[in-house]
Amino acid sequence: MEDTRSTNCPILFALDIFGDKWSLLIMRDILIRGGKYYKDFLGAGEGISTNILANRLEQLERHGLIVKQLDETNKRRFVYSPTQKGMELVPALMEIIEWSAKYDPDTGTPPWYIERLKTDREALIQEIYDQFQTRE
Amino acid sequence: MEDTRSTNCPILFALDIFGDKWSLLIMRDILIRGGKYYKDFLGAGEGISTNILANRLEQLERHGLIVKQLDETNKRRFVYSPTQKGMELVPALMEIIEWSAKYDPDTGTPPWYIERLKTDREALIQEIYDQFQTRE
DNA sequence: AAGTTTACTTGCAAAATACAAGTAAATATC
DNA sequence: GATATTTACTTGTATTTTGCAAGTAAACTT
Repeated sequence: MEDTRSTNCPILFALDIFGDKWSLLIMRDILIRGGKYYKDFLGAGEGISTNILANRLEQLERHGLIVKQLDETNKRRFVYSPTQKGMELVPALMEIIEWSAKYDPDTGTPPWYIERLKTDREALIQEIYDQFQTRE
Repeated sequence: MEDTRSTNCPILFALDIFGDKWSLLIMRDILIRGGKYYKDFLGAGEGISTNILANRLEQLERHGLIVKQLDETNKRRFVYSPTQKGMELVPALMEIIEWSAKYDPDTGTPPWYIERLKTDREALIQEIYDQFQTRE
């Protein structure tokens, strides 16, 4: 085995930020499904616990992947949106989607989406970026 | 938020297979560092516990990402190698590496590697594939 | 003014992980 | 040929993380 140092390994760096069962699902909710509010994430389907959700949102914000702002149109809630750093996870998400669509016999991803991933990926990713205005 | 069904979500499918702290690090050891044996993974640097490692190798094999074969040159050990399904995680790993190299101020990834990722990705990935002979 | 929505927090049980020690077969060494 | 070492684990227990249920507080609706 090669004599690679494990400190500063980029895979480890990433996993320390979103390498758990829930963080990447929350990023999926925000980036791909357009989720904005706490209840969106709670109701996303996988059944995350409310305490875990609160903890993960805090971590994601602390790591600069998302920002939390008071919703001025309804001050009971906050709007969660991705930062540039968060948005740039989309290409990785796309690779994961392509892999899963290939190997999940019950995949819900439609063929036209996979086709676009293969032939028109840049535009697809750009369309997702365009939905958000970048914030620090 | 869009009315997407969470069943059959490709991100969830993937996370159910390698969405924990260790599985993707093991795949990194195999795919990128050329690790083959139990002790390679134990000594990879992050300090995985031996019981957890045994459990994850079993899961990865059960999900068809790796195969385990007796090493005929030294029958005390087994050779772990990636399947086609496992190898095809490389593109996702590359996206994660690119993301981490950009956002980790202490990244250990050399600039020439990032440059190659951007300008010559296909060949880089192919070189990794070529190191393994495909097995079911 | 009372009820509802929204985003959490808190307490406790259950599950997963980490740590330390032990086992067994194959190989190397004396 | 006996003894030590390597290799890949298993087992037991403490610690940490997660899951579940209930509760809180501020903003908004009725």
